[in-house]
This record gives sequence, structure tokens and C-alpha cells, in this order.
Amino acid sequence: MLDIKFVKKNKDLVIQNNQSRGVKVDVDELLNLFKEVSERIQNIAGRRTERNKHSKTKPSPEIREKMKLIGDYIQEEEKELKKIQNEIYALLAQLPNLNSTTTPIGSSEKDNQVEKTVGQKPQFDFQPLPHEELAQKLDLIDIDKGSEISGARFWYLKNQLVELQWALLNYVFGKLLKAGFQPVVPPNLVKTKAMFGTGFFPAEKNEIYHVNSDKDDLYLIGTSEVPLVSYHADEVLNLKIPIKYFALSTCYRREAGSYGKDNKGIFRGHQFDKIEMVVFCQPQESEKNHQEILAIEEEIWSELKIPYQVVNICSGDIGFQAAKKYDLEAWLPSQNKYREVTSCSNTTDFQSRRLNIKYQAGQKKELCHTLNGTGIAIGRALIAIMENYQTKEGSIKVPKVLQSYLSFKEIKK
RNA sequence: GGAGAGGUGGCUGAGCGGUCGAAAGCGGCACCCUGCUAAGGUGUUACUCUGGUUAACAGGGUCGAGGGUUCGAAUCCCUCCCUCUCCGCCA
Repeated sequence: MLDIKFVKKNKDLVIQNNQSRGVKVDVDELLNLFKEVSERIQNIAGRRTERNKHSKTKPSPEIREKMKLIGDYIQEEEKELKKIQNEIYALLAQLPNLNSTTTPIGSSEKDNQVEKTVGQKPQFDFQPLPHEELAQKLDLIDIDKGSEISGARFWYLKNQLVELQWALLNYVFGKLLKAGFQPVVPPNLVKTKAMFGTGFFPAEKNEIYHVNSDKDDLYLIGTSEVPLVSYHADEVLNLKIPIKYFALSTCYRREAGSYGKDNKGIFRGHQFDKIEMVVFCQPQESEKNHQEILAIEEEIWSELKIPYQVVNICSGDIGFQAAKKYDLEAWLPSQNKYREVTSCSNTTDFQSRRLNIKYQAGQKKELCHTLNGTGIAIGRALIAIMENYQTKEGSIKVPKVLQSYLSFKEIKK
């Protein structure tokens, strides 16, 4: 959420920002409504001042009569005021966060900026297989059964691939603990407030599963960022030291509008497991914390020895709530491409304004900044490992950094 | 699912028709003092909206949310949400 006062003072910037993100909101309409509201508020406040004067004492019957009329008038006016304020809120809620000064401006994925490329691509003296074929041969994934039981984009992971999942989780868990993140197990179903507060509503409502909607009004999280950030809603935090959490959760996504995209294997599914990091900090520290989160992600992929590139996501591709976002894209030999495996965002005060998360700044209370980043997204990490560590014989080697968590060093028939 | 109790500032908690944006304590902030530490003293400290120069200041609103009664509501009534306790059920 943007501050309406900011919008008022920086109209052109906001309009420009909307354009850069492909968002259409009538900012003029918004500001016109805001002006009208200001006038109405002043009018009502004047009447109330009058009434309050008399309410401090025990008024005479004549004055009571007069005050009653004022009361009725105020009531009518406030109904109208409320209506307009709701319209303002609805418009304001559609405004995306402002681009950071270092966010590339662009309309789509193709304008994302590769900041650096790390690691050596594996050289194969054979045709590398896509992960779904490797998995098929080694009995690691059952996609047919997934779609039979749950539908398209669901699957079963099996055998050593599951063991590899636990190894990855343990590895990342240890690393994040060491980095000062507190482990959390959050709820995976949340109310509207959490979805709206973290910026997934209204923009991405179509992406979210609404469960048992006639009875419970709960939503399945698409990332544990939602319950983790919402955790401190309506609180005043002590942020002398940033507050850092991480959580493993299953993530649920409808993937509406991605029909036909990434249909093979487990690259894109309705359900996957992910460790997510979340940081609450003072505004002046958010850039630094963003870099730190990115550094952790890089460290993980460096240690896995999988080639990756760091991408600074452009305005048209950044999503609704982020001011700045980096993705890590890992090399997938079968696709001959780098593909997204992590994502970390600085959402500045966009979420904290909606969720009313403040910190004690001297005598004052100010909105904090929130950040989030992928610790490890299991599905895609497994894909990257399978493809980069495959052998001519069709087996998969285990990355060294994971070997101590496992009883085997290679997945083979 | 049945029966109760309750939701007040950053926290604990008093208030139960006007003198209440709200006692007290804790915490926060500033300053002082003590050789260090532990402690102590003084002051200050809710949020939000509108106007105003992101000021001073003026005014409005806010005691879970929404509605109602009243000249006037934290306080009375209704609806909803949430929390807690007991019973039942399940793990």
C-alpha cells in the first residue's frame, strides 16, 4: 500500500511507476476523490466541534433540540463520506509498490538484468536428459499417479529423491540457523487480512486457493512469507537488531494462466515445499538486508556447485509488492537455459503499511521494512541437482555438501 | 458441537453515561547521579485523519469491528470477529 499523501505529492511519479509495471489505475480519479473527502471531513469536523462544546456540560432543552439536528446531519454526511473513502481505499489498494532506484525499467521478463553469472556449466559427453526422464528411469517421481489422484500439476516424489529433499532441508536449516534466522512453523491456511496485508490480494487473488469457501473463508498460502510477515501485524517492534525468521512450508498455487507452460516434470506444480526467509528491519537497513539475503541464496547455490546467475528483475516482472527483486536462476542443461530457482524481494514499507507493523524509532513509531527470500525451493532444487549431476549411465550424483546428510553418494538403479 | 468469561495505549491493568484519550505499574526515550557494575533520580511518552510549510498550531476520530439508543457512549442494546475456561468429540 502506498501512502495517499505521497501519491498526492508525487502524482506524476506514481503514474509513471504504474506504467512501468503495466498497472492501470485512475490516479486522477483517486486524487479527486481524496480532495472531496478532505472537504467533507472538514465540514463534518466543524459540526462536531459545535456539538462537542455543548456535550461537555448538561445542556438546556433548547440546545438539546438543536444538537439533535446536528447529530442527524453528521450521521447522513458520514455515510456519504464512508462510501467515498471505501472507493479511495479500493483504488489505493490497486497501486503497486514503487520501483527502487536500482530496479530496471522494462515491460517483461526480457528486460530483466543479469547482474552476474557464477559457476561452470557441466560438460557432458552425452546428451543430457531432462529431469523427468531421469526420474522416470530411477523411479523417483510419479506424475501419472499424481494427476490421477489430484489432477494436472500434482505428483508423487519417491525414494532417494525424497531423501535428497530431506538432505537439502537439513542443509539449509543449519545454514539459516547459523545466519541468525529463527525457525518458525507457521499456519498454512490464513485469513483475508494476511493475504491482503502481504500484497497478494487484490493483485494475485486468482493465484490463491480459497478453501471450503462457503464455511471457513481461509486461503492456502502460496509462500510462508504470508504468515511470517503477518506474524507481527499491529505490533510495535524493537528493531535495533533486525528480526529474522525462516520457515518450511508447503506452498499452494493455482497457476492460473500458465496452462501449457512448463508442463513437463515438476518444474511448475500446484504444490511444492519451500524454506522462506523473512526479515523485519529499519528502513535505512533494508537495502543491506536485501543484499544479505541474496548472499545467503548465492552461498547455497555455490556450495551445491550448480551454475547460476543473479537477475535484477525489471519493473514489468517484479510483482505487486516488491520495490526490488533478485532472482537466482540455475542452469538446466536439458533446457540449455537458466531458470528461476529463488527470489528475494525488498517490499520496503508496502506490507508494513497494510499490516500496521511499526518499530520504535526514538520517541516515534515508524513503519518498518519487510523483506523475503527463498531459502530453498525444493522442487526446483531437485530438478537442478538431477540435471546437473546426471551421468552417462543415467545415475545422479549427490552434491558433496549434501553427502553427509545421506547414506548414499549416487542415485542409481 | 454444548455451556460460560472476556477483548482498553508498546505491555499488564483500572474505569462501567458527561469532569476519560483514559488511573497505576512496566517498558521506551531524554537528561542527571553514582569510580565500574547493579541500582537510583527528574522529565517525557497512544494512534490516526483534515487543514497548515513533512513546522508551530487548530480541529476531528479512535477503548476488537460494524450498527443502534442518547443532546452526549470505553461505559447501555444488537450483530459479527477473535481469545480464554469447562464439557463432549478427535488426534
